[in-house]
Amino acid sequence: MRNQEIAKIFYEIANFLRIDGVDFKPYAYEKAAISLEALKEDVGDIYKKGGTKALLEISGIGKNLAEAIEEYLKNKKIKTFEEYKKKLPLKIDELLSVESLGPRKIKILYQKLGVKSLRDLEKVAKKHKVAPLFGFGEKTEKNILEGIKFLKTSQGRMSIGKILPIARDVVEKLKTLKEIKQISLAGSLRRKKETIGDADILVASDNSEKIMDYFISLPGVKKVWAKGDTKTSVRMEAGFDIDLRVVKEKSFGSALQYFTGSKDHNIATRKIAIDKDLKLSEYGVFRGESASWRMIAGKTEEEVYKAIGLPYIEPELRENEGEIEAALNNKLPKIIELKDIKGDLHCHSNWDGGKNSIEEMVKSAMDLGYEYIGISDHTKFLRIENGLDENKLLKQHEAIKKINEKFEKQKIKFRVLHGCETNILNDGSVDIKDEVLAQLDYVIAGVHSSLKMKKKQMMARIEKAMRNPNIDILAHPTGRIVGQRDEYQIDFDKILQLAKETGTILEINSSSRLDLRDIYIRRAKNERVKMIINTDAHKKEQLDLMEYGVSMARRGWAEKSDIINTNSVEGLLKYLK
DNA sequence: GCCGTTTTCGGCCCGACTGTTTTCAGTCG
Repeated sequence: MRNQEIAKIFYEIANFLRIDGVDFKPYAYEKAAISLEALKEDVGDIYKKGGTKALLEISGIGKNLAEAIEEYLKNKKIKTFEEYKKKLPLKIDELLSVESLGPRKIKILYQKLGVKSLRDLEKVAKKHKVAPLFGFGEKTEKNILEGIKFLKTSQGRMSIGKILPIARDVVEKLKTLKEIKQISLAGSLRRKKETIGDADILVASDNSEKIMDYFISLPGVKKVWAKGDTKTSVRMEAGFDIDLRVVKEKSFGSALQYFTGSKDHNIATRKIAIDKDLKLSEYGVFRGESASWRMIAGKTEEEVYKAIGLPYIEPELRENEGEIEAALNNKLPKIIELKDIKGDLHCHSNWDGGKNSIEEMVKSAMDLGYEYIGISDHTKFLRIENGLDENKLLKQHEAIKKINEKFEKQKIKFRVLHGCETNILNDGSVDIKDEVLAQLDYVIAGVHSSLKMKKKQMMARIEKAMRNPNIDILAHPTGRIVGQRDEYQIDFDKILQLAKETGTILEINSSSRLDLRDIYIRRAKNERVKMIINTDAHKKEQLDLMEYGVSMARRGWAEKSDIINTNSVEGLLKYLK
């Protein structure tokens, strides 16, 4: 899609403009870039149909940007951008990612010292050429060097699965202090983004000093970056930072709303406040004139949203991706919750080299309050995973049947379903005979080999599998692994269309894959394609990963009815049939 | 550069902190 290419250029122009000291235009370019990215149709097609006039219909695109798009479509180049690249030949993204460096300082560094890249920056900072510059100084130079070091070691963001448990543990420990009146996670961690830069924790209290002292003494705290009254930042041994903020109880709700973000959501909510002659900040919602603001809300998020005329918006929806409009029209989705999940259908046992027996997995599933679990071991193509062949699968079928019979006798209302995770081979066939697949309760199929296939070939392969009537669920449909591996060459629109046509259920895999990702979940929901949230547990403890899949589903606006393992076992089996 | 049943001109979110100043610019969230 050319939309993404042009959006990227607009983002870069925005940065150039900032460095050039131009006000407001960067915001316009960025807004245009965002709406291009969100666009379903290719701008090229829109242009072909209606020329620049049609481009003006896109929000955030005016006369000039419509012409810029036209220019790109015609010559693959945008003059403004080319000129800026010559005028300011900098690796801007790289330099902006250094903590404490913004556009203004980058410009000075370029003009005075010729800094064009991270490497240049490191060189001049080490030679102490930065500190003497006007507006810089010793500390700034040191911060720059530390910023570079951080970028090199951590690459910025970690996956939510690594951070959330540690952050929650810190919250639990802080809760033991009687000075704390309220406490919550905030920021992207509360919005459950798949990767997290740093963790934010918000506390309501009148005694910040004691809380900060206790906080920096907690086990796992490696280094204290800064300790203040309202904010303290530490580096954890696990390799990420936690910011702890303390606010007054009367502002806890507005502060939580503010620190949860996202930034774009906050900008939108503040604009709504302004439209209503109100002011929204982290201290509350205020009415009046600048000389005499009167606080009308702030203690809880609910009352903050209510004061500006909105219903409560779940944190996972706060990305300014339409939730504001939905809230204004009372059309917010009732998004799925963890407690809606009645079972997990992608679980491995020790039959394929998983850690726990079927019985142990079943016991853990019962402890979670599930009504059923599906055992879906790997099949024979995956030698390294001890994949099961037809004979073993049939034997396993008998073993599971016996467990169910025992439960029935004991009047235990729990069902073990039998499936398997077959491999979609290069030609689109799967590695277990159809007559055996037909005997199972359900069949999962996934791509586990030849991941680098060209798009056309890969799609033909997946299409053939989805058209196999025995295959119910497409496992980890895009193949990505967070922070590790990008998706296969796929055409997601085509996958959605095939899912609709064949009734194939798309998996939301809760392991480190988090696949489908949130934006795809939202698209699937819009197309009324059914999904299932599974953990892909290879040991019983991993059944707890369900929360992450549910979080992605929530971020994708999925409701209970979009996810089939919110059904009771009868409803589920009917659906799978 | 975009946008508009208050506007085709004058807005564009808001506040704290840092480090550098001596009243504030730049950066961050």
